[in-house]
Amino acid sequence: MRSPTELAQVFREKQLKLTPQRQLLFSLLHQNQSHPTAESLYEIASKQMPGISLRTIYQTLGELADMGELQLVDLGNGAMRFDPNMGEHQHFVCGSCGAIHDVDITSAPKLRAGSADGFAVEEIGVVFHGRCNRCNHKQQVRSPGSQAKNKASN
Amino acid sequence: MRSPTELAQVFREKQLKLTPQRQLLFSLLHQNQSHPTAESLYEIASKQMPGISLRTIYQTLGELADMGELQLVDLGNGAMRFDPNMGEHQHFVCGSCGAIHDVDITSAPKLRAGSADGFAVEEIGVVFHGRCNRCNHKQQVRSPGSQAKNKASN
DNA sequence: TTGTTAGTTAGCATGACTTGCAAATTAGGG
DNA sequence: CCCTAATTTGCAAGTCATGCTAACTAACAA
Repeated sequence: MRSPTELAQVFREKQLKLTPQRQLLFSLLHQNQSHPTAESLYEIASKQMPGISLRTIYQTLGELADMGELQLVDLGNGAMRFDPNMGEHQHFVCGSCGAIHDVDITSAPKLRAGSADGFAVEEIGVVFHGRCNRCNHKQQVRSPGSQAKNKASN
Repeated sequence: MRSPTELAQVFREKQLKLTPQRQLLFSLLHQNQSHPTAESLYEIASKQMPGISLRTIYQTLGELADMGELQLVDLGNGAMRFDPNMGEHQHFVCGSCGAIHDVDITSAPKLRAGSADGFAVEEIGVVFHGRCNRCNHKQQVRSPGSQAKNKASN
């Protein structure tokens, strides 16, 4: 995501207010490589701004994600992760300490081979997102953005 | 996962009881390609066995997963999916209808290229699981299987 | 500096998904 | 048919995230 200063500019242009809560989060997130959860950001933010609400953390993070300033990453560990790195990259999750590291996809072959970069890869999960055959051929009939969280029909 | 008959055998050997609930789930899961959620299995099972508990669905599914008879797949759609296909494969998620399809990893290049197989891939998520540099060099000090769901420390 | 007001925040309620627990049942061997 | 340990149930509780609204305030104008 962009720097706090640039974000401030963007927010002003969109007539969004530059509250201290937002500014704090901008700085906590900028170049943050730890893939924090909302909860962990809340703890850190609370030290600098006691009383800040967890609700505000979620709120602001959601806005930034909608604006394309950060990615929401669900690594299947319970809580959503927030990643200010918008470049194309993948993730490595340590099963021992839980740490998450960014991975340049071009280094995947090395990872798979053994433990280059110091990572010992045990499993690789790949999820493709897109449109299936049927939906692809169907005209857009319903209102756009409707479905997409259905249950498997079995 | 194995056939209901084979599973029955396995359960007997382990002195696990062959309850009607379990037998029903065995048959509902065997060769099931829909990647059902616990909830959707519950609905289907309820028709054939009114009164069956959702708790039992979770219970049994968890046991089968522990026994290596099926995979728990978290595709970041809220609920966990259960997949009896234990072969190495990946998943395609349709963003329109929510359908999930198995994908042979060897066909990935085709998917990426365009829409072979009828799938139009828009995004590919890759998650590597393993051990990071630090954890890899550390001796196993604590009791095994302790950590691994921590928060990013930031 | 003060007034105005639309955008924000804080808190609590609610919802989705899953697991813990204890009492009531039951499969399966004797 | 009896027994007992394994199971199933139903409900409470926990985690993560979002809805809702009253109170608050940044931003702008006078």
